[in-house]
Amino acid sequence: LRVTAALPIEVGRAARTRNALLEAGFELLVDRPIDLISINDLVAAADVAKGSFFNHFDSKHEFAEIIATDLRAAMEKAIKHANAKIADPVEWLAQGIQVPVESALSQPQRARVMLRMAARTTIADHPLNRGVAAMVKACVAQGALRSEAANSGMIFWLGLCHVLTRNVVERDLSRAKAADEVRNILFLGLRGLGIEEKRVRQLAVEGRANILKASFRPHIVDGPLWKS
Amino acid sequence: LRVTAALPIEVGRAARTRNALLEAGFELLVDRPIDLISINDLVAAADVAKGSFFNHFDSKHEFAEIIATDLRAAMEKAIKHANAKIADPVEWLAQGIQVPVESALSQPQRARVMLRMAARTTIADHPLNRGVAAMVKACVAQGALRSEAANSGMIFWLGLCHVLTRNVVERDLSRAKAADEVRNILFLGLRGLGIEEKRVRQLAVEGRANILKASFRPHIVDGPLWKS
DNA sequence: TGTACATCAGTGAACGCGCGTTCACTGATGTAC
DNA sequence: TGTACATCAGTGAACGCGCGTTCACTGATGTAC
Repeated sequence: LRVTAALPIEVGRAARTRNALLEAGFELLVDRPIDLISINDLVAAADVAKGSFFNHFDSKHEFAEIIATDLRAAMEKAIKHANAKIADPVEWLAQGIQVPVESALSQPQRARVMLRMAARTTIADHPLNRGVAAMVKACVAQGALRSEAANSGMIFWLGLCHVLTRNVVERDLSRAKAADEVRNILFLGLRGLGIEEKRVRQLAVEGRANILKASFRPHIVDGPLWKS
Repeated sequence: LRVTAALPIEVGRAARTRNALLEAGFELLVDRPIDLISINDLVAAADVAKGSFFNHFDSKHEFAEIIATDLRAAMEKAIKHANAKIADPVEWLAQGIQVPVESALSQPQRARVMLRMAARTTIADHPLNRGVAAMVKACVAQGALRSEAANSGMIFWLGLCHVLTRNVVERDLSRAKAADEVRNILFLGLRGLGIEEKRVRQLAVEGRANILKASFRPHIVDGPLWKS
């Protein structure tokens, strides 16, 4: 009986080792920063030989960057997936807050690692931020927002997404409390952007209801977490 | 000629060594995280013997925590100082955004280190956050804000302060661009909180003008950076 | 103020440990025919 | 499909370096009288 027989045939030995290292790295990053994780720790957690690490990665920081990039890509994919069914760009903004919050509630480890890795988060051409910028631009294009949002709407919304997700993760909020926060922040944020009161109330209440629903899982998207 | 003669007599030998280490630590933290700074690096930068570090600090992380705490205390003092002259709590909120932005413009090193150390930033009883909570509470008490702000106004405003300061530091914004961002974020944020349009316009324009003014230095508060 | 002594704090050599990195070897996987 | 061979990737011992920490010694500072 070979150990490898238990795993899908199409995943080769090299990919299995690589994935084991990335998964181990991810799990260790939940609790401490990459600089406090040694390669000894990594290979022990992945149950591979020390030398194998250097067969796959040039350095520990390149390794951590791959984990961060893959997690961000998964989040980006989830937001795109959620927004694909929606026509109104203002609703995209509301989803853009709900998806990471839902992810923080049901995949708290991923959220923890992402927040730990969230360096240089206000740069416009960061992939996740580009998504927010596109949402805001679409809203501006259809005249839904007040003029100040054209220039600063992206960092405004980004700041709100970020602080809300952080709040859920760091204070370990219950689903009910997180849902209330989503409603409030959607209300304050969308009103700030200049959306009319009635529409804002509707979106805020919907947002709260979504987070409360156990069936709301926009962040679950098929495919492996670790890309080749 | 003794080296010590060049320094104020009232600062003893022990305090001088301690301050040199803290100052060196601060300067190294501008460029990299504490885990990538060795005690060899610290004592070399401070120009003291290796053993001296352990005469003053139990560990590197206690040392870094002292630096972070002292920087936060200086920022807190600056905000309190700026708000002492102001009666209207809504203006406190506006100042609460302007002080860190002005600090980021004229003391970018401090801002960099503070952002690097900004762990667990949404916890309510973190000293700086308590200040924001108090400002929001005062606004709510006088009925200036919409109801959603009573529960979530603190993290809403905190998120905006944080993202704006981060934006200025990471993108190295010019004073003019930073002033525009302050105006826009004040506008979007205060409107979101429910302040009436006319008042918001006034505060946003004032905020921009303050940042543009070279004489606006609310963050400069007397006293040594490193407490005993 | 001056002297004698105690305590405090600076010094840098020495220590052993854990780190990242290398590499010769081995067995698994892929390829040619 | 089976065989022979080449290449790929896993292994873990070995390496030397830099790290945090200790400590005996020294000189500065503080205290008593």
